[in-house]
Amino acid sequence: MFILESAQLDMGKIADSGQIFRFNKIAEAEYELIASDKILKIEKIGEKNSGNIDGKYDVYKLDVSEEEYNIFWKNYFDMDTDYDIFSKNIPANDEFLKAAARFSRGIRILKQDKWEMLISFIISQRKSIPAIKTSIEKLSEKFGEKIGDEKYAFPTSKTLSRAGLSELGDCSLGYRAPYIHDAAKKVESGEIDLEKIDEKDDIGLLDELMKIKGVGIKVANCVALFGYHRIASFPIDVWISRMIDRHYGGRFPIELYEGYAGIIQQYIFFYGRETEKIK
DNA sequence: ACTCAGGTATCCT
DNA sequence: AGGATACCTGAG
Repeated sequence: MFILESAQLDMGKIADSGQIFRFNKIAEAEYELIASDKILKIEKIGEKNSGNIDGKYDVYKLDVSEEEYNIFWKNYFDMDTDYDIFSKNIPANDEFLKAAARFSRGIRILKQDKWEMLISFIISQRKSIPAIKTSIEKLSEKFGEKIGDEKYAFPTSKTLSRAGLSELGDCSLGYRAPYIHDAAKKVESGEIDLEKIDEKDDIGLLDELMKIKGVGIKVANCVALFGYHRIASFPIDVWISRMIDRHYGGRFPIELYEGYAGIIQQYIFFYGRETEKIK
């Protein structure tokens, strides 16, 4: 049992921010998150006033000990980083981005598992987020280790490398099944070492990731951002490109946010999608 | 029934 | 280099 609260932490927003696919609201004030082979239950147990115009923030109860929090989840949620500084370079006249950053306050870039990110974002291409989640759940149920009541870990590269294409086909992967197969074999054989390539710079890392079939520039950037915490990575998907067209005349001034453009990307993505939903 | 989805590989020019 | 096209299948 560990109590976690910060004006810069909003579990609901993180769950819907598109960076993670196994983080769901399961009841009114309850969330469940599966990361690799760990299950985390989160309950919102209260609210506090932040003392400024941003209003309230939530207080959460995590079903782990303080020790478990300190050795894993603290880093996972990137709790040692001050996220407010990322909004400081937004020009005063960029009303859109100011609104996006305000709206997105509480989102953090999670430090997720490299392998899980690789497979998840290969699956993500040309799929809606609900469809991505369905595929990942099927894949986990079929190939992942049972880690709780009806709960399954994300499958390991070893298990997936041994899975046949027809078995993979049961997971609604479509034409992505061979991609997953290829990725699993490359990782398991050591042809791609997901840890080793972390030594490379951002461009070098993208190059390595794109050696995997089904991994293009967008997926590679997502894996870099969410699996390697390369917060300078700026994945451009249909949403981002739509927002850039609409609000920046087709060119986003990424140079203003050197070193952390990925955080800004999250704000634009989340704000863009959430406001579009309301329409 | 029908369109579209957090793209990528492949085949052109 | 840059543009056009096919691609599995679920969700709305």
